[in-house]
Amino acid sequence: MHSEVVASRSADQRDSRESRNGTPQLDAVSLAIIEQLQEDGRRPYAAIGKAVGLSEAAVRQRVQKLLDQGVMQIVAVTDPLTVGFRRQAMVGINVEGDVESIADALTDMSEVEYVVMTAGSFDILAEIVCEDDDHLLDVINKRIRSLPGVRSTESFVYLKLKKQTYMWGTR
Amino acid sequence: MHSEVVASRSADQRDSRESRNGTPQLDAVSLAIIEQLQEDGRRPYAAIGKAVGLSEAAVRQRVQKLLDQGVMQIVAVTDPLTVGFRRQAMVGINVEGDVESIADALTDMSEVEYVVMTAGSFDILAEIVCEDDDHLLDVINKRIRSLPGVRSTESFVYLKLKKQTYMWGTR
DNA sequence: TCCGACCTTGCGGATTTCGCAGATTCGGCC
DNA sequence: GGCCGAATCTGCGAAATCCGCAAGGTCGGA
Repeated sequence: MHSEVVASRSADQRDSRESRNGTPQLDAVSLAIIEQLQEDGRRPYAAIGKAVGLSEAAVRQRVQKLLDQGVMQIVAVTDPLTVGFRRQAMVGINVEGDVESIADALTDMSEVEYVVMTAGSFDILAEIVCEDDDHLLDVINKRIRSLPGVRSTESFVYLKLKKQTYMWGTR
Repeated sequence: MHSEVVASRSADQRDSRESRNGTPQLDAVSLAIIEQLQEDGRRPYAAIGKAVGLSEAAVRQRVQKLLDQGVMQIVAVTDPLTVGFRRQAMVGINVEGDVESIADALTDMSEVEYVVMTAGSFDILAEIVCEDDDHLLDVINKRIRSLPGVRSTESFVYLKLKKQTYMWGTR
């Protein structure tokens, strides 16, 4: 799933420097391009180039590279509630044994929208998006708690989503 | 000539009406358009039209309306860690008194990326995005814990982001 | 000095976007 | 049923954008 970084990377690709975890290092210009696309994901390359001081072709290449590397993706985001998913919850999970393998198992579930390994009284936090209460109950009780290595879970059902931003760097 | 999947438009529901909470009601075609744009936010209108059985112009109008209504937004999303924000945390908060006013105060903080009111042992969950440990410590201890009405907080510092999807409806 | 990575400029052609006018459909109303 | 207004869809040019490609320039590292 994260293989795209190393995938078709024969000789033409050039990440000058990578930090040791494999994530490419971004310069100020790429940052500025990302900011432009965070404001409007369909903004034309020429307009972005004017804003960041690059030619249209250069912007096009950088955007393509950022997408190929998986640094960013350009997508439509919605409020799940308006699209018909009425129940959401954050689930805190405690694990005995290999945390990462549990996290991988959660990642494979389509109802799980967000998985992060944390320090603190939970090992993993996972966000779940479901259509109704039955569906949510099924995912938590049947699918998650039954994973071998899951010691305990605690659920926080969403009552109201107050804020949801995608504008890192724009501040 | 175009007898596609969405053929039978006779009893089709094209209501642009609103359900009682003010959020517009989406029909199957708009759903399909959103799904297309969740896969690729820059997909051309003609390609979307071919996929959902509409003309290019019709797709364009519907997309524009969805954007105007705020049902969806087309943006670039990134992994904050690769964009220079090295410290993230989820903070569970317990409140005495009015929960919503505390949630509003959190919403106004630029470092707070995500705010949701929940049922369970926390009243509010808030995701924080910071540049370093000092910044994170400052936000949690100085800014959040000092809000009048905040009874207690518990922090979960992110170690590794495993999954981040924006594909509701695509399954 | 050579080479690789990257940017720029320029160029056409294919594709896409955009605005608008004319159909078509829907829902309400008599 | 029949009529009307609003919303929606379609078709179609014109303008803008995308996309690949080539030649040349710059910079820094081996």
